[in-house]
Amino acid sequence: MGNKEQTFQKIIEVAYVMFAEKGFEKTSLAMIAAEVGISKPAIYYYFQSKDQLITYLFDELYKVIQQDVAVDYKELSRVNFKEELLELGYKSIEAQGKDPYFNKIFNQYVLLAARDESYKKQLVELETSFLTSFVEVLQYGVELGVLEDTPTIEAKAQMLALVYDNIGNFMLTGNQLDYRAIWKEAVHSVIQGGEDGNKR
Amino acid sequence: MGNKEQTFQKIIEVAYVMFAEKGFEKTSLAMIAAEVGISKPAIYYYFQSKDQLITYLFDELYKVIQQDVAVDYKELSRVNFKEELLELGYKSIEAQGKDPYFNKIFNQYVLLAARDESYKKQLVELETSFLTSFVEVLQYGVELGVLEDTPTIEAKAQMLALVYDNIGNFMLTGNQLDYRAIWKEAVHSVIQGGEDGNKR
DNA sequence: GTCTATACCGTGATAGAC
DNA sequence: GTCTATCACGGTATAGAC
Repeated sequence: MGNKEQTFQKIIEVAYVMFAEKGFEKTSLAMIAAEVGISKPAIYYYFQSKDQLITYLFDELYKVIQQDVAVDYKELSRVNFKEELLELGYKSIEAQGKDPYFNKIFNQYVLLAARDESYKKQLVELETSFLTSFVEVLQYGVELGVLEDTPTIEAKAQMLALVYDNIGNFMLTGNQLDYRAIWKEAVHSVIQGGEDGNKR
Repeated sequence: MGNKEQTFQKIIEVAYVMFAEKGFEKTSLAMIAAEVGISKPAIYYYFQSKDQLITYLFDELYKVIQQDVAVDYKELSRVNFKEELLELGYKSIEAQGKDPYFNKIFNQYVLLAARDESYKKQLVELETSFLTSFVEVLQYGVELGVLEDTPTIEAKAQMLALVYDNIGNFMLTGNQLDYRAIWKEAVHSVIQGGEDGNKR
């Protein structure tokens, strides 16, 4: 309703897209203001500084990611555990093509985190819950009986998570690989069971 | 010898460190000049622009990485193939702590590549030879007879490469994980052979 | 309460003197 | 080969219009 809400929202949306496309530093407040249709200092009515606008966007992303990262695994079933885990990766690979903004902007925050403690703290939190959810998935697989309960189950899960995550990074650089095959290999290596026998 | 050589070299060294520590955009030419002990416009005698200085540093990195990426694998032997492959990863993990500059600066180029075609081109080249060398390692393992020759050997190698690479990224964010265990798991999953039997 | 006009200083960049 | 002077543009602060 309020004009204020509208302007605020528009600044955020415009900033998100421009930051993703051109990067934080090459996107000036004047450009954002022009696109929104206000004057440059007007942004300072809503945000104390450019840095604060950048931080605000990160906090928004932070919330979204936290939710996205946590859920899914309870829906995995005993019968098709492996296939469903594969599907999780395939979906992510496809989503990558759909929202090119997300990874471009997220990677910039990774960079900032290398020099800014508060970003660093939040990023490590995200990574931790990201990794944790993979551990939970595999432990769930153990519960279901489709996975052996080895002492290295945590390392296995983290390896899987690193592959999952880095597929996104490589896609970002435009490298054309058979990502589905890579993901399949990773899942397969963690769950040698399935159709193969894995008795000792 | 020449003063020219000296100044040039000093600019490069100072810029490399400052770019890594503060980032490209937050490092001004004035700061570099002050640290080198010259005036700001003097830098323009050696470089046409700030961007060109950044590009020059990348070209240097590019050469170094190309060499680092290509070599090693011929030294792997039949008897200790797995252990030596493990050692390769361990060394990289340790090196990460030694040269904090490298990854910080390299990641910035990854970001630039998302918006700049020429960086993108070179980066994809580096990634490609990086991935290729992992494929070669595993194919060498097949030759040695320590690895089965499966059709998925390429995907296996790329998976291994993604893990190897992303360990570096996660270390950068300051996340404290048992990276050696993760690497061990990755290598193990690719070479189930070794002491285990893997007959079908 | 919502914004514009204006001015300040630091930045990358250029021209020209020494 | 290096500096001084100068420029346009960037983020930022404030005064004040409505």
